[in-house]
Amino acid sequence: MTARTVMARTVTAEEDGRGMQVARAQQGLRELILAGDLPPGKRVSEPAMVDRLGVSRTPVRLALERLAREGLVTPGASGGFVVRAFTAADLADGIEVRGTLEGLAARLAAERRPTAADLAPLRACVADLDRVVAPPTLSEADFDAYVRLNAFFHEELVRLAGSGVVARAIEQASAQPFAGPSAFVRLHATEPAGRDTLVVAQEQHRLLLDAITRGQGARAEALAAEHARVAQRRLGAALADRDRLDGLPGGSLLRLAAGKRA
Amino acid sequence: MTARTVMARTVTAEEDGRGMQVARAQQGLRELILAGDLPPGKRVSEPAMVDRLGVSRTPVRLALERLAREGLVTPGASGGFVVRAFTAADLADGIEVRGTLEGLAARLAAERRPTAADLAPLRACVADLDRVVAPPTLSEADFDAYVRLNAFFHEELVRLAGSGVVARAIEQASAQPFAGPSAFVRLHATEPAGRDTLVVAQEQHRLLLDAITRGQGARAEALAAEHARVAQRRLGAALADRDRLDGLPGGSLLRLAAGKRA
DNA sequence: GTCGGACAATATGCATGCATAAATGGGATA
DNA sequence: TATCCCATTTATGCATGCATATTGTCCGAC
Repeated sequence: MTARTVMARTVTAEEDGRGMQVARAQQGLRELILAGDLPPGKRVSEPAMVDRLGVSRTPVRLALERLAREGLVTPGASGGFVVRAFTAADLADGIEVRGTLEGLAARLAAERRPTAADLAPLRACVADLDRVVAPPTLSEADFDAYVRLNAFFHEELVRLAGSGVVARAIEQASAQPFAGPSAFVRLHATEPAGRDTLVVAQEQHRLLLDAITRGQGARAEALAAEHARVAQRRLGAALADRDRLDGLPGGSLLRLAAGKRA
Repeated sequence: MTARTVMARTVTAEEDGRGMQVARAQQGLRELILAGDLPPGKRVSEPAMVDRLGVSRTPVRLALERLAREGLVTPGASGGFVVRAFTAADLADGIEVRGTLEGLAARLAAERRPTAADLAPLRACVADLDRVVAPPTLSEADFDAYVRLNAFFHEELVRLAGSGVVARAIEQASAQPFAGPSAFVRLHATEPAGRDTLVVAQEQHRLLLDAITRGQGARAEALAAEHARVAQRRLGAALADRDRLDGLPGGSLLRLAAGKRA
């Protein structure tokens, strides 16, 4: 344990903070789980994590509690936590939940009748996205740029809704594995039709901005919900060939036995 | 601390379980906060809670983490947790989020085309509710029965959606203070027009069941969302006279400064 | 009288000890 | 060889010690 302590102290010395050990444990556990190092269904042994992560059991416990909130682990029947397995339906539902809540956010944003100044960042973001998807073929860097701008678009959408409560709910929903706005996007970077998916999604961004600008709440809501369903399509495509999915972090968490809903 | 230990041991002897101390701390903290004993904005001192609740700091810490997920407390800027204050807009948004997600659940339930057997519990629940609201005047016991059946209705709705992910999301949303399906119902027990509110809500239950039975997804979704807005109306009425609200558990958490949205 | 600073008291985050419960493995028996 | 039971090992949940950060307070100076 001296070694552990020394290691912890070393890292702490590099960058100490108030909740640093918990953050380290949380991030480390996340990586271990998504990398498939801890297979789904397996109990997460705290002492083992202490050895692996170099932090004591207390932060490990807290991190597990937070990962349970994220959905990566669930409380085991007889104490402790087990790595959660996801069915295709779970993933689809997670996306649907996010889409539904983003629809709410879009409606609220439209109903608030934001000013031009309020909309400026979103407008700029859409313009940037237009430029990114414009070229006939896209590079890896272009996909990275898209992911970044796409994330910003969704953050702005939430901000325009002007509700901390809604923001929290969407944050929760997006934290679910594979439910985030940019999940699976990278998967199509190498695909020939990958660009088309982005073009369609970007058109939806444009329409969504238009609806919010005009105060069309119902239209904005429907557009946002439908926009999330491009992720549904990406999910379906990803499930079509398991090989590619396995390469993705977290791919091993999938249990494909159960049928998919959408 | 001997006294504390003895107390804890005593209670543990009464009913020991795996996470008993955490549950006790969580429940105790919830009560203290909702009773206004810990005013909003105040840091929740762990040692003080140790003395009050008779459990050590570890379960208190865990309970605070879970209450943070529930939204009753938020992480403080410099460690620890502070009791959260709610604006009227926060409450309205919480209800709207729940209504939106219940709309999703209702749509999924309708789209699954449940069998008559699947719908039997919900049908029976609606019939029971019909009987409860039938009398021209309602007693306290009638309101209690309504609350119980209403909770069951919403549970059944979630069950019929057939999605654990959606169920989790709705559970989260309903756990937000005052956002649950039965929030504010009791407040109107003494009001002359209290029964009418229940009659309207029950009519919505009936229509919702009808829509799900017929597989009308969009109608079910709209009805569920609108159904949650009766809670919005109750909230508005409750805010109208602060006096009654203060008597309610959690009333002291309200900060009425900010304007309400809906 | 008010502002500032230092000191004291207190809280937090992390690590760890300890008792009990659960899991694992081995051995014996059918 | 398969199965069941028991012992050992391990993990969990709770309590508590400790170092550091933070807060509150009191006193002095301006």
